[in-house]
Amino acid sequence: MHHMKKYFTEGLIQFTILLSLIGVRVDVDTYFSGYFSPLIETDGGPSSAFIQTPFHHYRDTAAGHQVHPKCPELDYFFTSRRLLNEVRALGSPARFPTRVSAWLVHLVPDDGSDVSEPHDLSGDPDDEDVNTENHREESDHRTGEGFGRSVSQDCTVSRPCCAAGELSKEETLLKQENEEEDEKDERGQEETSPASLNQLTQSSALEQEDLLGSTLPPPLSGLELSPQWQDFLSEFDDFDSMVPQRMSDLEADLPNPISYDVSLQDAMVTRGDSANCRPASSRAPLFRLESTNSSHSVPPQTSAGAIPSSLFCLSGNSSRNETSPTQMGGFLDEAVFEHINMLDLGNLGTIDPQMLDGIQSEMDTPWLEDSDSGLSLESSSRSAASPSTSSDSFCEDEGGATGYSSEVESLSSKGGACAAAYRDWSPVNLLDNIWHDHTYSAPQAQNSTSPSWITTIKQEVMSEDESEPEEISRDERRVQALGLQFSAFQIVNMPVENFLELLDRQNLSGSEVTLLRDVRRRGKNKLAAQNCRKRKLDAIMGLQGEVEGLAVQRDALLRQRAHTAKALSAAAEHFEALSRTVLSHIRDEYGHPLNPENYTLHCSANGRVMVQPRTNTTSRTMTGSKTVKRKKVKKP
DNA sequence: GAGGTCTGTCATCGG
DNA sequence: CACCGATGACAGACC
Repeated sequence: MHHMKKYFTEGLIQFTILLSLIGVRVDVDTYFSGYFSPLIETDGGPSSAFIQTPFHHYRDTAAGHQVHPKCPELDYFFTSRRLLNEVRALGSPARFPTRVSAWLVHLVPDDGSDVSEPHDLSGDPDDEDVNTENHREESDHRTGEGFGRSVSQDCTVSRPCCAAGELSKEETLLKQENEEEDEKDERGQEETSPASLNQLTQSSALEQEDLLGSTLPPPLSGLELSPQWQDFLSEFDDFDSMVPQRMSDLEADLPNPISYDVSLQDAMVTRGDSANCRPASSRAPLFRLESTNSSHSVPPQTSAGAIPSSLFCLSGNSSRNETSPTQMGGFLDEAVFEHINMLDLGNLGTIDPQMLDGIQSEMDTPWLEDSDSGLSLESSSRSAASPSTSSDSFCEDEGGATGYSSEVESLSSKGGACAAAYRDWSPVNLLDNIWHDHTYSAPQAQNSTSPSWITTIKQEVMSEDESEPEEISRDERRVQALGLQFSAFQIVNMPVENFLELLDRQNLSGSEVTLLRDVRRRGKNKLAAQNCRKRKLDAIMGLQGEVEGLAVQRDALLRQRAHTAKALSAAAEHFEALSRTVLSHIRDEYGHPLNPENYTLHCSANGRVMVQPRTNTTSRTMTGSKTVKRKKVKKP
């Protein structure tokens, strides 16, 4: 029996090996765990979602409990999850939708395997690391191509907020997790993608080859080709000089994409309007543009309020990363700037603080409510310890306040006259003056004779704040000492005509008049200071958004540049192939076929196609073909 | 106690 | 010229 068991086990092992050879994966652990069948289709490697995703864990979640391992919607399920993760990784929505031309998308070869993946077919184990690197890089390109295709569908796309160079570990893991699914999607989309340049050139090559093979006239003095062929060649006349440069730039720039730590959000002062700001944890990836070769390690979160010194110094980062300036110069070349100019960035400097102020004021009223009491609604914790509130003297701690002395205390009996003098002042006007400025706090209703609307305002503020009874500010105390009916808030917000009338009709001394003027001036200036600081914050937020948008656009431009370089490279190779095909049909004056290694085609400005001998340099890169001395070849 | 932050206040400028 | 808003600078309170 034991012998039979041994044979049975060995047979199972062999059977398992056979199954693995034909592409069926045997998951024994899963079988023992009893979740589902151990046989899983691998379909050419670890492309299955079962392998790449912790399905056992995910199945127990609320989102995955309905998914059966053999459910046909499983791919859709994991695709949805992948898309959800990508959307989450994007961060905040892009502020600047990038408009990309569809022709560029069509120009991008989808597979590019015939151009840049010869090493994949070599199977050289020494190149395994290189292949892995290239595979990841191409994976990124493909991701960008997928994005490009989505662009081609609607021409206007909100760029994802995955900033360039933020290929963080999370994103890398996510990409590795979904790499196979992306490739699967790529294959599916390639079938339905529009004709790429690759296909276009191939079809053109076949067409031209047939054309040349059948009706090519003898090139006696200058090769005469069909207009189509000449047009095609004229398109790639300068590719030979462009492609190596582009590719060299690409190779030099892409591995070190971004090295600038932009953390404007961290510069924001965390206060009442912090609700509008995203958490630092969520926004960190957007601005943590780390270079892969950067030795400068930045703490994950800088302290709030501390603007990094490198914030606006894009070119001043050389002390931290010496390669950065050149990289920036390489990235933001003229073409990039031209593209940026086309992307509606002209209004960067036209941020409307009033607009931001208006939008912001609807959401962040708390920061207005925690100001001083009376005029300023000062916070209770602060006011409790404030010396100004702990002292009864008006002269203490004046801090430069002018025109006030303690003698105003003796004038409190004049309040009745003041109130009588200002019965003609309509509270409606005061109400208008109050609510036109939403940044000012409600008054402290000092007098029992205050209008009911003032009490209502105070009660609203108190109910919203649920704060302790507010301390009276110094100016409020001074106004109370004068015995005026109106509070400091009213004095500050009343029209200037009424205020002047108040000063005139009262028998106030010079010091009292000065006091009231100072109270009014300080109150207004306090509001102005609050507005000013709020505008500063809004401006910083606006700049942060601009930086975010620029980072996103920069990422898009880099991707487009990479795609364009690949297209150029592919076109150059196709041009080379076509040239060889054409040259193979041409005979020299002795009737011998031309050696494609020694000759090349050159498209002149007048549309004529010339056969020129290659030089040593042009035999490989085709550069310098314009400088080659022309040699007319006669067809036999 | 030092440093950062917040807020009020003053001085100044321009509309 | 007075008034007012904006803003830099400073100081005090608070954490």
